[in-house]
Amino acid sequence: MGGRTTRQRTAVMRALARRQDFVSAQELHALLVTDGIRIGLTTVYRALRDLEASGGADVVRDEAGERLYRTRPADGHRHYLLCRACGRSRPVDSDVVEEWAGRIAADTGYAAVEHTVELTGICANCQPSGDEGEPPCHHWERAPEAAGRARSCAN
Amino acid sequence: MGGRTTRQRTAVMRALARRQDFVSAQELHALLVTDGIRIGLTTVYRALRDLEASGGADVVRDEAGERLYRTRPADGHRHYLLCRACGRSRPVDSDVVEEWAGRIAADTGYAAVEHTVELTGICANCQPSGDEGEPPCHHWERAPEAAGRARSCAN
DNA sequence: TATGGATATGGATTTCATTTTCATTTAGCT
DNA sequence: AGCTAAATGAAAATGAAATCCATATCCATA
Repeated sequence: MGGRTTRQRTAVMRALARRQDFVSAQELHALLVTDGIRIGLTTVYRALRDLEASGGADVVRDEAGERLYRTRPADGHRHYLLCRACGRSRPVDSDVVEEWAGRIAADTGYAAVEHTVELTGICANCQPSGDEGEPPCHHWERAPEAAGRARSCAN
Repeated sequence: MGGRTTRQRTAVMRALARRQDFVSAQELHALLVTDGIRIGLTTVYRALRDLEASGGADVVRDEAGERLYRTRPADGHRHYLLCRACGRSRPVDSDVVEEWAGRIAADTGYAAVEHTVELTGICANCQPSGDEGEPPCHHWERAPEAAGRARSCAN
């Protein structure tokens, strides 16, 4: 099932493993190229898609719908809390949701129920001191341009 | 907060309300045009985006990342179980998840935590009786490429 | 009922992530 | 070495969504 072991695929896997947070295909490609590795964007897309398909990586989508990849830890954590400002993630305990999803499946008669849970917020580092009152229910449109670009926290 | 009441926005809201399932902006636009309503695709996008922002509609994403909209019932349900075969949805009880998400927010120190929960499965109607074949029920053709299994949350 | 400024519309254009195409290269054999 | 299916990658295609901007429309006020 796993494809061939090529220079490029190895590079993608290594780069993804090295990084402990979610990355987009484009960012990963940029990283690789910056590191002097000759690889095409297409290949990065394909490698990540295949990694996802074979269970080697988790995927979430950011607010813009862009796919973000992360190597799946051996012990199978599955849900993450992403900071909308700096993009960093942390795994969260998700037993409750897993159970809930299982019960839904049983109750509804739906087969092959799958769930996707995406949590976002503003991490402690990125919280402004006290200038912007944030509405309680969803009202964040798309993050300011800075959030989309920089994947590293300024603080 | 709410925009003006225009012919087009009214049409979008009516069309969305009439339909009991999730629709994409493009499908909704096609529906409206077919119904003889003169409205631009841009306006449909905007109306739906604004509806979402004001809490008037729920949004999920299909496998392709496309946004699907549905009017939010008055009692504020937020989570749905979508059939991957026919695209029909049913709301599910989500108190457990809401609570869980709230606790995550408190525990992690993240501010403005938001959650997206997407459940998909094969509904009773679409379940093959004895063999593994293409599901029998197709109201509209969605997910032609959904054959690629292995989602982010394989359970 | 007019007026005017704020807001909405929509066709065209642009953006941009992702996919497809296809000629070329390469891994993994015998 | 030689073979071949698989992988590569540059360019082009795709398609959803955003943006532009000239025009149309709403609606409070006179």
